Amino acid sequence: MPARIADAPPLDRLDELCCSPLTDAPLSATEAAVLAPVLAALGDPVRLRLLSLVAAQGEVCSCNLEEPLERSQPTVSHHTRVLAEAGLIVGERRGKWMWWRVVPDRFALLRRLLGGA
Amino acid sequence: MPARIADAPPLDRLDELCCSPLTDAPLSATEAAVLAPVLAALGDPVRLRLLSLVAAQGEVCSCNLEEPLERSQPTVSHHTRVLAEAGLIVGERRGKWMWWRVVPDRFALLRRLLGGA
DNA sequence: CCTGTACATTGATGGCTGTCGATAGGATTC
DNA sequence: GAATCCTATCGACAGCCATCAATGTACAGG
Repeated sequence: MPARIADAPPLDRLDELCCSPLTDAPLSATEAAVLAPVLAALGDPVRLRLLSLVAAQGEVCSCNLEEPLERSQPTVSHHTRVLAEAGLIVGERRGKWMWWRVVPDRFALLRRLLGGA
Repeated sequence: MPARIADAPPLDRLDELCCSPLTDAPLSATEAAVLAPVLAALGDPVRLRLLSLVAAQGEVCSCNLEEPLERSQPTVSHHTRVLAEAGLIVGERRGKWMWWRVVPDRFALLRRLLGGA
């Protein structure tokens, strides 16, 4: 019986992670099931570039992502959703536009996981 | 035309990455194509646990991974291969056994990517 | 050389994923 | 309210992936 990503606990629980470095102690299956989707969200080249665009500019509108990413509007919307569900970015609607910015805490969590001092 | 992971440059080129933090400047498509597979390798719960087992123990034999991961031998072999191709672990054959250990440089690279000071 | 052990590879399978066209929702403006 | 613009969702499709049983390969000990 595969431990698919779909079986993972809700991502709302992400904040409850102890998240000590990988090198300290083996991850439990539950911790891994919560963390893996976050890293999987980073495991796509389009999302990496999307994220770097948002991070570098502080705040980016969805409509300004299609062109640099060379992807259709539905595809961009799909990727912003994945990143948002991973807690890596948050969106705020202002009028007709959707503005995205990164969530620095999530990156700090991942750096800690990767053994950052 | 999708920019699939399969289209990414060989992972041998991983060392050539400039890898400035995501927040500094948007990633090029090429940089993203090289980095994404590394993060994708981390985006699986079984591989995360495998990695933490290796990291926490310094060195682990393949035969000591099947039981804690609750996966068959071919599946464990598959995951070690993926992590090794991502440059996150290296294996060394000693007699009949295959010993795995982590590659700290890769983790430092990822921490830097994630905006580590 | 033969046997047993440890690991890698193959083949098959079900599920997941990235992509886009078409369509629907929601906000702004006239 | 109607038209317009931006975004989200749906449906479909092709490719990728995690998994395991079966098989192949390599090594150690008799």
